[in-house]
Amino acid sequence: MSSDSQTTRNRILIATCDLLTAGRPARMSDIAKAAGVSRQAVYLHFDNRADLLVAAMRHNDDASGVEAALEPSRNAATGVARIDAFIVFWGDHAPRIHALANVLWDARKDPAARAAWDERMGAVRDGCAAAIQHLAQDGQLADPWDEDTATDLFWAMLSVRNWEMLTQERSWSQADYVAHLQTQAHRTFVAAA
Amino acid sequence: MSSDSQTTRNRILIATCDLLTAGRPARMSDIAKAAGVSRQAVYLHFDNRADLLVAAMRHNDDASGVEAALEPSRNAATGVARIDAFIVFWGDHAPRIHALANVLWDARKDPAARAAWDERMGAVRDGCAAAIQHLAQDGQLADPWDEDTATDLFWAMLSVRNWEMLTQERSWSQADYVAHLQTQAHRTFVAAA
DNA sequence: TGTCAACTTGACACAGTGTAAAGCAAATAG
DNA sequence: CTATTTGCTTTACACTGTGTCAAGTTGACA
Repeated sequence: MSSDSQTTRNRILIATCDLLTAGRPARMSDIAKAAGVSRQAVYLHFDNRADLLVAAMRHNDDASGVEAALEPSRNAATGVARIDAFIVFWGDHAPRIHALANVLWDARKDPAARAAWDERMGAVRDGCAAAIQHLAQDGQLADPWDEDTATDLFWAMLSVRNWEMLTQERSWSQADYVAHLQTQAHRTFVAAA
Repeated sequence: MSSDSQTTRNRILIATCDLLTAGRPARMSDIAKAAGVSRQAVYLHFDNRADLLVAAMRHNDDASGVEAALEPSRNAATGVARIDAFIVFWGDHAPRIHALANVLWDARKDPAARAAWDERMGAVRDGCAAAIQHLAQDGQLADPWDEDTATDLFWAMLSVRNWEMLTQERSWSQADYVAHLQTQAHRTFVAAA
């Protein structure tokens, strides 16, 4: 808890993020070595691998200033603007988290990892829900959607896997990803004027 | 090669599919037990776990008559009808393969498993491409899409993970999945009349 | 000087994959 | 009617990676 004890713990978290985002092997021993610490030291700070991955995910979020990055979406004047801003946010955020997210997903057999994943995805869905709700309040939510269904679909559009398929496997640029998903979201959800 | 040697091999493949679709543990020993065969016998027929999973995927496809199920899409008169039929096909096919697909995805570190995955997803993308191409030939592919980009996006909409999120995690019925994705595809890709 | 906390070291248990080798039983060939 | 081959079993073991345990070190602080 004290800020002193963070040094080693932080080094481990940073090493974990570094290895994963670099796509290098990240066994407990690799992480320990990268953090300049014994393998057992890792277990002094984290119960198990899943626990470490969850903590690394949070650390990564904190480090990349998610809350601040969400402001434009939260402050948007209209539902449409909010949807657009949320897609911009996601286009910027996804590349920062997808390596970590994949590993967390792979660890989903562990209940704690699964819970952390669900909580993360729940947070994304909340963002989607807020944007759709704003759109509905503007009276612009197109047929045949209700807020829940539209939220589900928007949330699925913004899945990590979806982002990966388009930007990693199909080589879409970030700008294309954002622009094209905005187009799709408009046509799908926004009632014609 | 001979049809006699298929009995044991087939029992192993069927046991693998059964365990995976039932969501039960499927270690090599579980599969062997379920097939009524020794663990080593599995290695006589398959080099390793990834090899077995790939074979199980093919076996499952063959057993569920993919080719026949694709006829309605292939024979569709218009691009729009072809898109609709392909989504119907996928809404029917995805539940049959998603358990197996997930396990194959989890085994993606193995190059053979990754190659099998890519080949599978490539086949889906070919189906998407054919539908989009038909739409373009009808002169109905909306701005701002070119055929490649629209194919990418359609393909991403029809990912296994997307299907899972909507039907498994958000409890959409198969009918809702099909209808809503058709709506989204129409609005996204089809030029207004 | 003593003790406490953080870390190291080395050993080990366990699961799961994959390999190796000897044996066995039924079908097939000479 | 033997001899061989084929398909499978049985037992044993090597290897990797996770997680545990216990004893030892080191530096800070009372």
